[in-house]
Amino acid sequence: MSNFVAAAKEQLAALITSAYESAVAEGLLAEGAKAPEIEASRDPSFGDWSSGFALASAKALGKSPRDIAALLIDRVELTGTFFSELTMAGPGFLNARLSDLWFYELLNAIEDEGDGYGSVDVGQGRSVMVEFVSANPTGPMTIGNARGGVLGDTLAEVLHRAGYKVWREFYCNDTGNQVDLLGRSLEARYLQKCGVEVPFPEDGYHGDDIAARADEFIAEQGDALVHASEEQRRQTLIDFALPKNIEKMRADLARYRIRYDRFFYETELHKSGYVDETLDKLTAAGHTYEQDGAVWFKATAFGAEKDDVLRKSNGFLTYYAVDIAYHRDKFEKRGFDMVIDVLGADHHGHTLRFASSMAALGIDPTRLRFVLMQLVRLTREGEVVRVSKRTGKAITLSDLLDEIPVDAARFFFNARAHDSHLEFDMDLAVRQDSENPVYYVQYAHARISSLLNTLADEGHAPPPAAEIDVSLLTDESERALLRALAAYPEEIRLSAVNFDPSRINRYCVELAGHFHRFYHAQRIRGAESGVLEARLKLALTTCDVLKNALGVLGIDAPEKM
RNA sequence: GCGCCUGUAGCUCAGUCGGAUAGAGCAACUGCCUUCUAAGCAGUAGGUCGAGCGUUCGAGUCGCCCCAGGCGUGCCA
Repeated sequence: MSNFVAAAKEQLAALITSAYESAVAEGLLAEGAKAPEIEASRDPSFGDWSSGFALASAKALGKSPRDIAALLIDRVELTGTFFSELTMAGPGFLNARLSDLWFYELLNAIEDEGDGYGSVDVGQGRSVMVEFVSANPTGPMTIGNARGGVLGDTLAEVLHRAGYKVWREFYCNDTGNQVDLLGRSLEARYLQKCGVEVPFPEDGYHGDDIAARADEFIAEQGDALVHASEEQRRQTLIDFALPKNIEKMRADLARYRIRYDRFFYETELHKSGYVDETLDKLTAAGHTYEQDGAVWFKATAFGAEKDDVLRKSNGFLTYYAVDIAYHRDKFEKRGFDMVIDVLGADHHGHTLRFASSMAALGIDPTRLRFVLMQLVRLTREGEVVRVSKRTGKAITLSDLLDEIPVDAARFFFNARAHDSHLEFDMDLAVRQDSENPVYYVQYAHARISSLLNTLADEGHAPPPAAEIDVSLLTDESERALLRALAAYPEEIRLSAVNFDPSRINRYCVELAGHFHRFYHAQRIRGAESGVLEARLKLALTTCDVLKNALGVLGIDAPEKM
């Protein structure tokens, strides 16, 4: 588990610190400087890594930044380190250039770690549940679910690579208000199709899928339900449609390469009595009260703006009450160290109240984390398309996957950080040309694969890293590619700690770009002995890391295009 | 009204902890395949980082205040 970016940073910081301490011991600088900060150089002509240490500490040390930098450079010994050069530039920046030793050890480490390259250990084996999509089984999934699906799935994968034990869960609301509404909508369509004139529920689901389910039922079981009791009719229709809807969701998600460790059904919580038990616990702890015939949770006692209803005056539980029990189950029963809920931004009002309810149950609310996903704006022919599940005008995940390849869809929906709005241009997505950057990345992989095959046919196999002379890889395109390869573990780490797997998309594009530039700048085939092997190894290593990173995204790495 | 998110090139978006000349893709324009895949590469052009004030050696980044857009603010989920 190596992180050469971090290793280089730490070493450079240590070199500067020790030079600073020498200067202090010699009485040339005052004490009290802050630890040096190291960052990647913006421009390769400055070197690979730089530090603004001299600028940041100039005030405390009472000397000019350039004087400080000069003193430090005099006291740094670079022999045997990851750096070949340390210079001063501009107002007093310290610029360091990476040495062949660093590049050599990097290639060896990537080879040694194989598929495990990129893994880091921020999770330290702690368990985390990622709950995502959790769409209501009242109809097909939408474009919004398409984004949430990829976000949750790739976030889970990133956390896995970052050293967490990961569990993917889908919470299925298979009972309650929405299901009741589904029953009334189905009933109305059913009766209408059987020739009974009834009004459609005003707030019902207008989608074609409802009518289709009614048709299916009639085809299988006829119109006998017309004469059944209202309650029996609705329940029969729900029992008919709900499993089909759930199975459809599961199949669509699988087609989208998303598989869950568990579908958790809301009814399980009710059957086991866990919801009632949880409410009793809250009440026993004095966190509830009754008013207007309803039972309320004192969320304001935990910093919320207002209290929330747990049990409505009609006796039914709110979704909130059930969700509290569900989250208690995640922590208390199943013992997850951390739980991440991937939610649409339209649910952001819930975050505080969930945190307060966990606190009320004696569960550390910081163990519950939310990833709020800004909504998808769908455009078609330059116009914003309004989508609504209720009115049935949504474009479904199923429709989407009929039109565009899974690889492109997964890349597209993971292209933006979760807190950015994502614009989804239907006309663009349908086009399968190079405008989608996923092809740029896949092309790099295919190109390398082809190259390796061609050279293998000519008897050139990439040698072990230990035999490579990295001092032959001197071109800027080669150095840049090596640095990009080294950046991978740090990208995984940052994606994990920021809950932002879209970084990996951008990393893939960047790595592919570095390869394409190297490919044009340097020829492998026909290069002299030593150089050929070094470049071939560089190509193979790039191929492996690209495949690795695409694997995080759940995207294929094709050998031919 | 209050809360959360967003505002950077014609379009879609990056920009790490405040750092050097603000980047990428697409679109536009100009070049590059008798030689490892041209779904590629090189180059040109394109910017009041929404506006203003402040903090400091230094602000796209931090603070305040406006403006604009999205979402929320249910005994719906």
